[in-house]
Amino acid sequence: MDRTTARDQALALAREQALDAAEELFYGRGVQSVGMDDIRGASGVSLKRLYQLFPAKDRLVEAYLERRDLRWRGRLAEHVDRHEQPEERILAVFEWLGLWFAEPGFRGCAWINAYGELGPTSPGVTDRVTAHKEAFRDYLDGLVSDAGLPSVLTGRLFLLAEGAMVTAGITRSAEPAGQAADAARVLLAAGRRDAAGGARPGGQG
Amino acid sequence: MDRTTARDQALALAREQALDAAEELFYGRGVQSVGMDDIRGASGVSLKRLYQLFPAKDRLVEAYLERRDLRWRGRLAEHVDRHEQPEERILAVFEWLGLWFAEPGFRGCAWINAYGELGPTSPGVTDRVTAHKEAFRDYLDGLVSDAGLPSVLTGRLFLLAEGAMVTAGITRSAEPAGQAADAARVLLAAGRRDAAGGARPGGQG
DNA sequence: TTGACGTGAGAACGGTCGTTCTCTAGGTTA
DNA sequence: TAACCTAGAGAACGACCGTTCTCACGTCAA
Repeated sequence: MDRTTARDQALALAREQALDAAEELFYGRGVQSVGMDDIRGASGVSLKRLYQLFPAKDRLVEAYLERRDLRWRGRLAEHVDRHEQPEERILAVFEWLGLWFAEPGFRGCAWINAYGELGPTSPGVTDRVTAHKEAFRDYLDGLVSDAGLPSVLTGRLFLLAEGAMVTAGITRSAEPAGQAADAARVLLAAGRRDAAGGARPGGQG
Repeated sequence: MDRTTARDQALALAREQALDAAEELFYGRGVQSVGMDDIRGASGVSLKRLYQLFPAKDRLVEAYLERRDLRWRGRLAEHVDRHEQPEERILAVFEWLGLWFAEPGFRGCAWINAYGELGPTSPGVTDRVTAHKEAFRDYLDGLVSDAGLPSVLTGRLFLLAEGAMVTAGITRSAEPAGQAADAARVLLAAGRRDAAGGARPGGQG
């Protein structure tokens, strides 16, 4: 049991190293322009082990998207959780987008990029992209309903966030986050008025 | 002169046929998964002529993006021009997005997809993408300023439109256009209040 | 010590694809 | 009719890359 545990740990370590390299290379240069040999060179994990861990490149790509999804949403939630006021928590999403956009090496949304690159040919990738976007939208929806705001706001805020990600990626600028935050404030104010004025919050969006 | 004209016309026709095939295939299946031989098969233009018209695949891709840009913006402007009221013209943009999203074969924004697929490796593609997005934003900006609204609205509406395109592409649904239109109405109303309340329209955004 | 096993380095294989080349046919002019 | 230009069909070339195979080495059990 002790021995197999050591071996398992070695495999788990190699897996993390492979995914670290995959994330950096796939995100930075696109999936198709990165070869398995590049992954090997960057990770130090031999080709043999690589194929032992991920039977084909597709699997590595999917694992990359899945691990990044967990990390991305974790970092977002961590930032949002620094705020207590429900509406501030919504705005914190856009604040965090701004921080993310300003990071060195930012190249847009990994899932939007992956969808553009592989969507037409890879159902596995498409599934991960839709799952990620759905999870992000659900998270936003929770923030909106926690704030007692009408859930019709969720879709609007989601579009602002998506637009900001795309635009920040293409223009290599963090500015869209601020514009989206401004727009979000306006939409929140209007939603607040609606909620007070008659429509019941939490209704169908 | 008569003979060279006939030849030129044949070349121009082949060029259009090649671009027709390229547009359908590149947009529908992505650029990298479409070979030059696929273009030949779909267009009926021989490989020899193809390379005579476009010295490399890159050039064909760039020409595809350029021609599509002209057509896309032309169709948008055509729809907007059916409206006279300045604010209706702005909303007509989102209305048209909804029509576009609902077209059979819609697969999202060709430029966002191309950026995701080729952005990291092809400066030529990146240039066309940024040029297209800039042109679209400029067009929106003109509509906003024609309506006497503060130009800070342009960026916000632009983000809504981009978010709608991405989301419609990924979810294969036209719904985001309606959500974006709703949000745009709220933002327009707020902008109108700002313009009336003190801020000078056409100011820096 | 020995033998089976797992591993890493890297060669090798097979398929794809961008690009060029060959070969043949047709059409035009002297 | 002969020379010449052009074009099309498709073979061929060369590079790339995902995947597998070879081979030599080190490790561990008996």
